[in-house]
Amino acid sequence: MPPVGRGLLRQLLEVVNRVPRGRVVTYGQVARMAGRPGAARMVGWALHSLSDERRTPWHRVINARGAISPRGVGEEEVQRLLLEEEGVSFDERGCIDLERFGWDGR
DNA sequence: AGCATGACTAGGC
DNA sequence: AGCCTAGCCATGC
Repeated sequence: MPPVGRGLLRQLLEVVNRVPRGRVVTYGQVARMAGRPGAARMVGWALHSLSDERRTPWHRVINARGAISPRGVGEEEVQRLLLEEEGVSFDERGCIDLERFGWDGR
């Protein structure tokens, strides 16, 4: 498993920390906004290494399809719940409308 | 330096 | 419309 370097980790979290309530961003977006286009896969690991970080809204990061990326069993449901609490809605297939809830950095 | 590893993606079929 | 494949980046061995 590729541990994320400290510097990169900081840059990525800086972006994620800016995502407002009720909005979501994709992994690729975060990478781009952090000045590391293409490093989408690293974003997931950055968040993975958080574990107990409460300051970072890790749940507002989803994949390009607008869905929650599968990982440990049960974790997805937690993320979905947190998002729904903020007013983000899912369609019948479990996807979020990025046109409505996507955050473009402004 | 080469290879494996992933909460990813875009492009083909 | 799904599933598969091949690129993708950063880090460790």
